[in-house]
Amino acid sequence: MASVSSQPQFRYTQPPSKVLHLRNLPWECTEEELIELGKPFGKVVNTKCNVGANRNQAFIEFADLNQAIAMISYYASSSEPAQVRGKTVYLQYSNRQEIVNNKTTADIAGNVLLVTIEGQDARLVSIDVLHLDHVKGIISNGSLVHPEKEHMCVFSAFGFVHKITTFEKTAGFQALVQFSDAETATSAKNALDGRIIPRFECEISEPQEQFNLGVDGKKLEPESNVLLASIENMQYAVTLDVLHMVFSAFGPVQKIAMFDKNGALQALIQYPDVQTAIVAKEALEGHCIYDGGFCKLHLSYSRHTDLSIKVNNDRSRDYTIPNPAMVNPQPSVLGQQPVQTMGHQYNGTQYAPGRQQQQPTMPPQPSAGWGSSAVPPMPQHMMNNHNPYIPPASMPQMTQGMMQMPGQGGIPPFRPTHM
DNA sequence: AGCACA
Repeated sequence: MASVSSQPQFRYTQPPSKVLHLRNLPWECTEEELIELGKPFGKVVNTKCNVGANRNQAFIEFADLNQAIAMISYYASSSEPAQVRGKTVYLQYSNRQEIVNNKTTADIAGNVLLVTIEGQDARLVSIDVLHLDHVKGIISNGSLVHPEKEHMCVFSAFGFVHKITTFEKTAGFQALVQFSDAETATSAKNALDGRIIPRFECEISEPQEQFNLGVDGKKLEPESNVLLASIENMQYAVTLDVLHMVFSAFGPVQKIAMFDKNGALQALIQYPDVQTAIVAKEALEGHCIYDGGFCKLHLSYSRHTDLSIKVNNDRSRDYTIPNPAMVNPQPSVLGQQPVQTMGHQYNGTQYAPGRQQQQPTMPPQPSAGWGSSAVPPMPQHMMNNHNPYIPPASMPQMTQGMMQMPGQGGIPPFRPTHM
């Protein structure tokens, strides 16, 4: 112990740490003030304020040790002490190397909704909420008690759902739903409070759960006739019609539902059978709708087998319904615009040649864009043997390589799974 | 004015 200062608790010379301990802070000092204080010396990656019995201590963690050293060094020789709101604050290296358990972006006040669910099957509503019928009375904002990994689908429509816990009280079946921020929670609250949740909303959101589970390492993705498509690098608008066109090349598309997931576009595409979906997934996975790497498709199997499209609009459509104008005249509770404006109706058998010129949202000249790429590349044998849904008349319109085919740039030599 | 919370 050559060390002079081996007093257990406090010593004047702490070993350096990228975490600084601050004391004598003004009452209820805010994180913003801490960041302001530390910013001149480096990147403040974390803070913790209102620490200690008097709540007048705090921690600042810099990205780099040198930044913390810079701050300590500066104030060690500065004539002006560090100040917050004119109050001198004392700082030194913390005896810890990192701030633990500080608020993350997922713990901002007001980002958790307390939900009370009522309905005939309310107490049967498990977290997958596939059978969630009613959500009524999002009572208040609260704090999360027991985090669980599952995500409640209805709420995923409004943003990433970090955690959900469910429990039963005398008030009924309840849940705490944690979003990334208060804004998302508020928008969910405004949209859902007192409303009956349409099954459709549950269903379009539920794959997000599946997706998230996948990321978590829980694989399970049994084949399905419904594909979940995520579109990456969406430089150009991908419309319902575009998706319908792309996916119709492999068989009749029964239904499509588009929705946002964390700002990215996703869609569910329903085929009548699993085999068609498999073929489409194999053919399209990783490929780009537009040349140049734009609108790259990522496909997975949904757990759904039959989407319930309540509203036909520019985001969702049931192509199996002959006259969409008659579908669901009632407005959606989530503020989706009511039906109307079905410029044209497609179904799998109405694949009109030359319709690529009708593309309402033709991107600004994507190289080898839809003009030459109305139909995804597909082996002829597949067209003839497995895909009776595209009339031969549309064949001449097909151009190989409309979509970037990684590896070959042309028609992939894959053999479709036996149908 | 001297080191936290889940």
